[in-house]
Amino acid sequence: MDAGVVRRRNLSAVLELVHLRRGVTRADLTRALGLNRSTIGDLVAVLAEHGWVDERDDAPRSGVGRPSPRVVARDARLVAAINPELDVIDVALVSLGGAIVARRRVPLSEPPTVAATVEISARTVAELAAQHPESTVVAAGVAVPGLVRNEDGLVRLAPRLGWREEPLAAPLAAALGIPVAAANDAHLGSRAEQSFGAGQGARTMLYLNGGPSGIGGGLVVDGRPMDGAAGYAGELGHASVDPNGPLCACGAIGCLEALVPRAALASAVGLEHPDDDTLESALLTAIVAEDAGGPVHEEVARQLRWLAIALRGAVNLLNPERIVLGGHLAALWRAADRDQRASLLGQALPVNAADATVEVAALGGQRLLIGAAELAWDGLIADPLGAGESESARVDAVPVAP
Amino acid sequence: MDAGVVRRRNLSAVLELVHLRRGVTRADLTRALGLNRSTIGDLVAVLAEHGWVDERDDAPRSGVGRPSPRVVARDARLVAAINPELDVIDVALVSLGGAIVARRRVPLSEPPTVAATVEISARTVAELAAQHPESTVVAAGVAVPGLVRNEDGLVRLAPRLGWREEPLAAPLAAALGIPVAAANDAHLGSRAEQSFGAGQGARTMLYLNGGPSGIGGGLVVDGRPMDGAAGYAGELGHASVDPNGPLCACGAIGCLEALVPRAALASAVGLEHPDDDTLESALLTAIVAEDAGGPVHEEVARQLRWLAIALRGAVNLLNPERIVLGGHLAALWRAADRDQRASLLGQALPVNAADATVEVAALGGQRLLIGAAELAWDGLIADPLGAGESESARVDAVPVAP
DNA sequence: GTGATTTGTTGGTTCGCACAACGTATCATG
DNA sequence: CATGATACGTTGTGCGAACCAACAAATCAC
Repeated sequence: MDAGVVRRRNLSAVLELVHLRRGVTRADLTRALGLNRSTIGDLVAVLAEHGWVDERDDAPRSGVGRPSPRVVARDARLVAAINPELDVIDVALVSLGGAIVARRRVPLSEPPTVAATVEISARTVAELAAQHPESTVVAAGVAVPGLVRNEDGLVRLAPRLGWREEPLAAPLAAALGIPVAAANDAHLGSRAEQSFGAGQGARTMLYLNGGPSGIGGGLVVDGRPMDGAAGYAGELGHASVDPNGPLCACGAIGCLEALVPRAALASAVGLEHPDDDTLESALLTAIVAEDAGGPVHEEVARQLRWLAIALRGAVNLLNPERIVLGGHLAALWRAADRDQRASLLGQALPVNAADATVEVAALGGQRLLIGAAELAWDGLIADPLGAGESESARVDAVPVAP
Repeated sequence: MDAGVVRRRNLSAVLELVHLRRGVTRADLTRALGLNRSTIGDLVAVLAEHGWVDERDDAPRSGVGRPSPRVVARDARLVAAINPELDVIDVALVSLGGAIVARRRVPLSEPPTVAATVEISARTVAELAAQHPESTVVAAGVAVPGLVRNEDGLVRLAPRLGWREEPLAAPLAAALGIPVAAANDAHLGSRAEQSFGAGQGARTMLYLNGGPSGIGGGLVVDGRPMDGAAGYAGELGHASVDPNGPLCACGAIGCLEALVPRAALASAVGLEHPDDDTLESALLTAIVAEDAGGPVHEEVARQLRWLAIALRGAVNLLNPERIVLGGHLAALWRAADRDQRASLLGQALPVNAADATVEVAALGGQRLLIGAAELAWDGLIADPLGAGESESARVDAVPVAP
């Protein structure tokens, strides 16, 4: 019943630091974990023995004293990250440390069904894995543009793909033969930014992403991703900002995402379906070129006003230490002038706003894949020796009843 | 450096269960903690040795097998709970297990200053303690109607009392000679309901209280109270519900608490400053007596509509498993008919609302004192043998520079 | 009463971390 | 370039704390 709870925790903590910091010296580990040098040596040796890490003597010289070897992840194990979208299925292999070592974007002629997603993902993962014969793909994570039940990775609703109550993690686990976890794409964007991007180090964070299908988000509370009761937390896109506003697709009135649509911003600068970078640079160009008071300025100002109202509620409720904006909300922030930036949190209670800094998401087009990989790594980092009991949030590759 | 981290965690876990469940059998403890019978026996013995618990043979017979002794808190240690208000300072001594063993409400002729609060509290705690010579008062907690910085218990703003940037925990600790922690009253209401009231067992909870000075709240995330970066989380009262609404005292427009004031509900039933019970019974009486469409019905319906808008945002953001309403919001819920109750979460995304149940706060007029006691117990339960380092969220009774 | 069941108790075992002493590699200094 | 200071890795030992197995005790069912 025990199986070394303490040992598991410590091994996990070491491996997590190696993962998040992309390599640390043993001396760093002793300081960060407060364990004895000899204990750290032992823990690292165990992880090395089990194929997780290597030790190298390339540590940057830090001063007097005997140099400490750097502990780095061994790339013998990889995870697969999968992001099905309207016109593409994005697949990658990701190493411990969050580096994408292989990626393939499989174009689609029509929105994929779940069956097609499973089939294409499994094939593509196999192809990418074949290019890396020295490594094993040990788990997979899926970023879904929709609401996903965290318990079993079932897609409750993905309007963009036309999915509804579709099991996803289970069939994919069966097809791949490895554990698979699935979650909402904005949640995973949040996780990626928390681990390797603009959210690093924040103990309380609100991540908000403006995508083509709406505004999604993710929360970090006490340094850990916050999912809510069943996995649907973070949906600030459907907060009310105007009770006299337009009807939203969700059935409610005056939702944030109905009043701050990506499409309106894109069309203001004359684009149809721009990606994040294109939208942002077009917007910045237009803002400079256009006179103050012009239509682009107007649209930016309008969207920022509504965003400020929604953020007021979230900031007052959460008292976050960081707010990370992605997608077209990042573009908005970049396009905003000093006064507009200041007023974004200006409606929140002063004490609540005082603790919060606004940042722009840092990981660009790799964000969702890195986040999906984080999800996949979860169970492995939590129990590196794999001796523990099965993880509840993870669907194992047991044969699934049809 | 170590000092038995594991031991401390386990002792703390045992004591926490004894506290929350107000006594458990040793057999229960083994099941709840997954530790060996002999280990539990040892842990309980250590706690008994240090004066925390007693063992009794009065366990309700539960079936075959040797009966397990009940482990209960010994009342040798008490904490003080303090709640300064406009016209009264409410002081109590609370036992482990959350029972109020002594209470005194000291009436005031005018709103208290911090100095007066410290003086009156210290005197009253001493008087109550004198009535219980067999017990020691080991810590204190203060519930403040305002924003309190959790780091050091400094009151940033308590409009109702006219306090602004006033250190409170530190001078009170100096006066009482014991560690003192302070927090927002709604936070502590939330903690009380979580531990012993309508929030028991919920891993994700939103607590909302409608009081005379506005609408405050508290959050529980992952089974633990959520404070935010500096202690100001939970202020849903200042979420925007109507961008064309009235100006709130906070400076923003259309805040929930400006549109759902307790005073309006009270005056609808012809009362001036009713307490919670009076307001609720008057409201229920009026609802029955009045025709549908009458002014009381109207006010209830109006407030519920605004509340639903604010809850939409919070429920979509948090995906809570439970929502607990206190104060006049509890009265509103009691007065609501079936359709109104259903529509309270009706605007939230169906998946998010599906996980949430609405409950009415259970602890009545003892809530704030019990919550303040929970805060006081925190550090002690976390480290029953007192061997650990100082708790950062707690101000120790060291002399404070003036 | 007798057996089944559940739990407390006791002594021995194991796991895992700390600690101290020592070996080793670098930097600073003359 | 030798020496000391500093920081770190390595090794063997000790100990805290949990587990385990065997036994004793208290209840229920028949």
